[in-house]
Parts: sequence; structure tokens; C-alpha cells
Amino acid sequence: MHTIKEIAEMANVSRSTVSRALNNSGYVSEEARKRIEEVVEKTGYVPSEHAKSLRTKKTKVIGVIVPTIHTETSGKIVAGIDKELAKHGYQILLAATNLDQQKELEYLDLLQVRQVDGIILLGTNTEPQLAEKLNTLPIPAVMIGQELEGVPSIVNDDEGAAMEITSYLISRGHTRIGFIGVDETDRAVGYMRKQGYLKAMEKHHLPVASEWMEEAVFDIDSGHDAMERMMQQGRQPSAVFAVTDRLAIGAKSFLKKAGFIVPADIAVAGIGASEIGQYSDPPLTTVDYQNEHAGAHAAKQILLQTNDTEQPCEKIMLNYRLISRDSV
Amino acid sequence: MHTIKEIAEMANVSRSTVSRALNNSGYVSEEARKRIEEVVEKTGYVPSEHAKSLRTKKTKVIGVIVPTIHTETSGKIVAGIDKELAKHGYQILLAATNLDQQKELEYLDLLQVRQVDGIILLGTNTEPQLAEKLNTLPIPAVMIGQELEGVPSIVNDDEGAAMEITSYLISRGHTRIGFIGVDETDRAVGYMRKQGYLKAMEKHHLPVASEWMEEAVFDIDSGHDAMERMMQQGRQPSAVFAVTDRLAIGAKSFLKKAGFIVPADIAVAGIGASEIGQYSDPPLTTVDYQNEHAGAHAAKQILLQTNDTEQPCEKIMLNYRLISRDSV
DNA sequence: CTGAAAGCGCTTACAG
DNA sequence: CTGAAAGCGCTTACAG
Repeated sequence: MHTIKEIAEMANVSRSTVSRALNNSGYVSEEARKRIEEVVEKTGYVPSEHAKSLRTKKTKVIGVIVPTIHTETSGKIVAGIDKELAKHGYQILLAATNLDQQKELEYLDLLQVRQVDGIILLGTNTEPQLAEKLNTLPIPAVMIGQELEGVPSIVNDDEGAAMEITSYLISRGHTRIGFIGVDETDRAVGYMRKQGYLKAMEKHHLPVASEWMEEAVFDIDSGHDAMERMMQQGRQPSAVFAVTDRLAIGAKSFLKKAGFIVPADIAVAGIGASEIGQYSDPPLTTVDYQNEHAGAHAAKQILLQTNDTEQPCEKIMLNYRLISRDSV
Repeated sequence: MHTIKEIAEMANVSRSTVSRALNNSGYVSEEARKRIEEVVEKTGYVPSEHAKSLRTKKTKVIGVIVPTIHTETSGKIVAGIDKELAKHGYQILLAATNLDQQKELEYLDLLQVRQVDGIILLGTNTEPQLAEKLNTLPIPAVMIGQELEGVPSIVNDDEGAAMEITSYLISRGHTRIGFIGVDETDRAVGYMRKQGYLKAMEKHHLPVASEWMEEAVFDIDSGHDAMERMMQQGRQPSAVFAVTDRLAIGAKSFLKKAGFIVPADIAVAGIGASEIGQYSDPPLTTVDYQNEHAGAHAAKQILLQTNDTEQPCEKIMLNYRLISRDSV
């Protein structure tokens, strides 16, 4: 690895001049520039980002904190972030919490230490501790998927989507509609989607039986088990809305095993527009949140903020669209 | 953000002593250490990684180059890498090529500039240019999924797996077996898996018709189209082996649309043990490569090499297992 | 148009 | 056990 000093010596100029030439800042004579370019070309010299960062306090790296990295949703969001960031020469420093909320806070520190220029967080909760930390961060942060006081965020219309999908089930003649949700500390997925379900039911004056409401965690098996519990009750629903596609897939897999036909016996719907839902049997009715867009938006936001620190704290709510397929 | 100088002043010691205390290197009296710890605690001081890196030439960051980040395979491998790395306080700097081979080379440079301690590459090809670059890299590199001269690598037994799955189809009574592959510049997926197929057919003295061999690219739609082409020929196969699950899913989706019953009319098998295959209809027979393990192995390898530069260039071939499900 | 010098925030021999 | 000093590789006023 060469250093700027070596390049300067080889080109017979000072380090200052090399720096100016490379950064296009300040005057450099044509001849000097040419000599420098030749040397750079010949040596393959690239300046050390660390030294640069130390001086300029900029790293062109954005920290991204995700709950899990091998799920489709995270994957698409990160892909969206990456594509947008790459356009501007930024890179992603990735941190996965594996759904451990404590780690969310730890990584916030860790990423700061690495002097990232900004942080994008795929939120799983809205704990006040997190909000506080995010608000006192010396660098810009953007939250995806959850709304948090004082933090710019890209959110989905979770309540609206849940209402729409529940209403869709109702419009297809269903009145006994089950619900598979998750813990409400996840405000977007746990609370808002449940609200949407409840509001739709209420609007149509339909009863909501407690034995039709199950709580699960974020995986397929958990959806399977929730469906199993629901069907063991006396009164069985004729349709079920699960707050994620993976939960819905799990529910369907239980129903299939237990001999129920989807959608003839029971209709199933989810949220997420995952491929696994698209190619499962029968294809899953769901809502598309356009996760790549969410990622791209977040990247744009963070880039805006790094360049102009006093950006207003924007909240963006993304569109969704219902995808009706054969599971309903 | 505080600096070591401020901490030193507040604790009434020199910067050297603060550094020694924080890194547990060299002697520090109990009293000094206590004072320093108190100040650090109070201020929430964390040393700048950039300054550290500039001195020590270590960053505790590993660059990971992937073809795409939103696919299940990449996701699982990266998850495996991340988990192992996190144990040792390392982080991932992510770069996605979106299947552009040129970018693979560019990112190799970019990551070096960022002074990562090592690079893990999910390989898609074995171009000599890539091998050469990897071999002259001043930092350790590990390749996953492809074998490359002189580069430590974690590979799957692609030929073995393809042979086994083809033999499995044969053992179920199939003799007319189609093949959906990808370009052979991807040596592992394109060439080795095709070899496995051909060898199994040859071993059982079965004919391989050219109209049973299709080439696709890495997505579901492409598998669909390849299957469509194959079925438009005069002689139709009774089974088809696609080199990835996604291709197999695409093939199945065409067959379904065209009115064929899987597996009664045509059996379908893939490789990858993806969830989408598991929950598709009927569930896909496939081979599990245990991608998380591959990632973890790669991380261990790279960690070994960063600490001990003269590690021998190891090649590891991972186990696979056949998962037989209803698509065959 | 150019270069000497200071400084970013650390670590590490070295002298005491 | 501790501190002064040099140095990692850059950038940026400043003086010329």
C-alpha cells in the first residue's frame, strides 16, 4: 500500500498538492496534475479511508441494523438501501440483532464508534429507551417500519392494510374471521395490524371472539401452532388473517395437515407479498408493502440528512396494494 | 464525542496511560485505572475506531461480497458469517454485485480502501482475473461456493449432490430425465452440477437427449420459461432436475399452469432446501447444503488467517443431505 | 499555483 | 508504574 507521501515524492510535488489534485479542491497546475495522475495510475494508489475519515469526519458508510438478515423482508429492504447508497458511493455496515432488543441499543453505540455517517434501523419496537437514544444520537438516523417520536421514519400503513384485507375477507362472505398476531410491543406489526382487524370487524358489526385471536412469534412454525390452537376451540372461524405471510404459511400448513381445504373450508390471508406465499399452495392472498422502495426511501432520507443536518424530521407513509390470490 | 486527550485530563493522567488502561496493555496502577474507569463511565467515552485503525492497521471489519442480498441462500450464508463474526467483535461491511462480475473486482478494491481485515466472497464464477486479484490481495480472503486456485474456499459437493439427486430420480423409476442448468462460467452451479447429472445418467446407461437440457438464469421466471421450452419438444421427460430450488419452483409453476400433475406426470427436484420449496405445492425434493454452516466456516477461516498470516490455504467441502418430498 | 505546518485521535517504543 | 514524543495517512488554512 502506498501513501500520499510516496506519491508526492514520485511526482515531485508536496503532499498538499497531491491531495488537492485528488480531491479537485483548490488550484493545481496542469503539469503537476498530469504527473500526479501518472504516478497514481502506475502505482494503483488509493487514499486510506481511515486517515481521511479522521480528518474529515465523514466515512461514507451507513450503519444498518436489522432484526434478522435471512428473511425476505429484511433482504429486500437492505437490497433497496444498498442500491440507493451505492449510487452515491456509500456502503453498508451491517448489524443483525437476531431479535434481541438489547442488541439494538448496543449496535447503536458500536456503529457510532465506527463513525458511520448515519444509521438506518429496521424497527421491531418503540421502547422509550430506544427513542431517547435515537434522539440524542450525534448522527442522523432513520427508522423503517415503526414510528418513533422525533425520529424520521418510513412506515407502512399497517392499520389501513389490515383493515383492507379484513374487509376483503368480509366482502367475500366471511363473518367468522380469526386473527393471528404478534406481541404488541412491536407497535407496527403487533398493535397497528390488530387495530386494523378490529376496526374492520367493528365497522361491519361482526363479533370478535377471543378464541379466534391467537398470538404467535415471527416464524412459520409459530403460525402453525397458533392455527392449531385456534381450531381446537369449539367455534371455528371460516377465515383467518395472519399479520405476516410466514405466519399465514404456517397456518395453512397446519390446516392442510389437519385435512382442511383452503379456501373452501377456511380462507387464509397474510401481509408481505413474500415469494413463499406466492408459490405456496394455494397461492396466498396478501398485501404488498414494496419493501425495496422502503429501503430506497430510507437511504435517500439519510443521505439528505447527512448533507444538511437541519432537515426537518420527516415521516413517510408508503402505499400498499392488495394482492388477491387463491387462498381466499 | 470525547477524545482520549480529554479523558486523560479529566483523570489526571497522560494519554498513554489511558490507552494502556483501556487496552489492558502494559502497567497501570490501580488508582490510575480506577480514576480512568470512572471518567470513562461518566462520559460514555469510546475510542475512535478510525484513529485506532490508522495506528494498528486493524479494523475488526470483514468485507463480504455477495451476488444478491435478498435471496435465501445469500441471506443464510451472511447470517452464518455474521453470527460467528459477532462472537469476536467483528462486523460486516456488505457489498452486493447484483450479479455483475465487473463489480466483484471493483468491490475488492473498494473494500481494501476501507481497510477491512479480510474479505469473504460468495463466488459466482472462476474467472482467472478474479483468481489473480484474490491471490495478490494484501489481506486474507475466503471464497464460498466456488473453488479457486490458491484461495482458501468453502465449497459444496455440487457434483456429488447432483449425482445423488439424479440417481434418486432414477431409483424411482424415471429414465427420461430433463435438466435445467445455468451458464457454465458459474463452475459450481453451472458446470459441476451438470457433470453430476451427466455422470449419474451415464452410470445407469440412460440416454441424455439434447432437448431435455435447458439453460436458464438465476430466477424463478427463467425456470418457468426453460420448462416451457422443454415441454414443447416432441419427446417429453418424466422427471426434471433443476440446479436450484428457484428454478425448480419456476418449472413447477409452468407445469401446473399447463395442466401437468407433479409428480404423477412429471417429477421435479432442485437443490438448496429453500423455504419456498418446502412450502410450495407439492413440497419440493431437494438437497440441503446447510448454508449457515458454510458462512460460519468461512468466518472462522478468515479469523484464523487474520491472526496468523501464514495459514495454509485450506479447502473445505461441506456435507449435503437429500430431502425427499412429494414433488418426486 | 505551491508547500510547510498543524492537527484529526489514537498507540507504542523509550526513557525515566 | 508513568509520560513525552513520534507517527499512522490524510486535509486544510495560511503564507508566499
